[in-house]
Amino acid sequence: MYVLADCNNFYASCERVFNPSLNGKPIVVLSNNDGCVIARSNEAKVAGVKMGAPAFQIKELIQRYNIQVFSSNFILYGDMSRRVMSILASYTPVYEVYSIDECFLDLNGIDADMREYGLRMRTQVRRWTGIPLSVGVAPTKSLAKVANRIAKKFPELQGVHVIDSEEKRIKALRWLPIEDVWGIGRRYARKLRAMGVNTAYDFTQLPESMVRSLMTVVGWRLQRDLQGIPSIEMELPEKKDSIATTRSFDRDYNTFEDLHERIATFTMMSAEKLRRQQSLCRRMMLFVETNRFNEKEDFYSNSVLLKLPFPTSSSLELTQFAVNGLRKIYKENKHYKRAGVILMDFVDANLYQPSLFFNSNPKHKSLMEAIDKLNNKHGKMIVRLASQDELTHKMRRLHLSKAYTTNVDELIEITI
DNA sequence: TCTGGGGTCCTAGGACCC
DNA sequence: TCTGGGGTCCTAGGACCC
Repeated sequence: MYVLADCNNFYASCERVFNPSLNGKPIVVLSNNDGCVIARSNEAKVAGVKMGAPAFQIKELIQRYNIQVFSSNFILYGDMSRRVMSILASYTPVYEVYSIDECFLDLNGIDADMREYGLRMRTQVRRWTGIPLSVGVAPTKSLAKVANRIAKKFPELQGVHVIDSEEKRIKALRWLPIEDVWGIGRRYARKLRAMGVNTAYDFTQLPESMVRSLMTVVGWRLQRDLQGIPSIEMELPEKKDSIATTRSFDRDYNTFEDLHERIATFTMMSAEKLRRQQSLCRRMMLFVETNRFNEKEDFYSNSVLLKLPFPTSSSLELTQFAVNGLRKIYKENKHYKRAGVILMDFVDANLYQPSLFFNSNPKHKSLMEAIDKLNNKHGKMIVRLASQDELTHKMRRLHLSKAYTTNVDELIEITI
């Protein structure tokens, strides 16, 4: 059996843990720059706030329902996530942290009453972290996803649902609309609906050849998985295949110098993650784009893929390459709104054999270690390259909560 | 005025090699 | 000059996830 454990309204729940007066009240959490909604409490969902809605479009709802608004506090959410995951990890040796708020557990070989096991998980996570959890248990990963959805939907289940019979499997799949199936996005849902496939169950009944030709082997695996035959494997890699840092800006950026500074900073942020997983990268991509919603200016977006002459994780070297790349895609007289740096094509730093001719500068290694140490200690970047007027591109975060768990100066205070 | 920031997997087609 | 099968690598693009 597999479990999908999923934190309910995770970001909103994190905010509540440290501010219990928010219980029962509608909450939304906004993306970087307070741009759009990325999390909602149940009350906010009921009030009609849509996922991804731009903040300026829901002003009226916020007023009307007195919705509490938060800027995203990823340092807090990341730390809470690690706490939740480490509790879940104690329930089985084989688990997959699927996202910041979800975890698959492989319970094969574990002899327990599954419902009871799930209830225990939920209670422990709630007690130790304050985060509400839903647990779905089923013979495959995609069915565990379905079970989780049911656990969330029906309060009488107390947050745990187990699919352990054919009757329950079929009942669940008949209940689930096709567009809510894990792995079926908007594109496929529309095509399937047109073919008369309205529920997850209908999908499992389609001829295999049809599924394969429409959705490749990915769809076929999903179909088998939903039929109860485990076909989607647990993924256990810690190391990422690519690392990206991309941001929208708080204002329009015009000059090369402006973009240069942003790209240099994004490169350093990515390089730091790269070093943390002990990889070197062989390629990097960067992109810039103007505001796609601005009707007065033609949308401009361009990217460049750079093959590096040698694998490296040095911020200095990567920044140099990035800036050269930026020269190729920068155009004057544009109002840039977004840019990003993506590192890819990694090799293991410990296994890599330097080449005879072109190599990363070995002196950079200890320099980078020193920088990483300093930055880690303070929880933010205090050592930077090409650092200019940092204040001018601060993120807009008007509703930021505190770093309750990672900064001693912001610990929660209890007055008796 | 104001519209996120990450990721993964698969396929097809072209270049190139033996 | 033309003919052939089989392989790998790379790239772009499309689909999806939270």
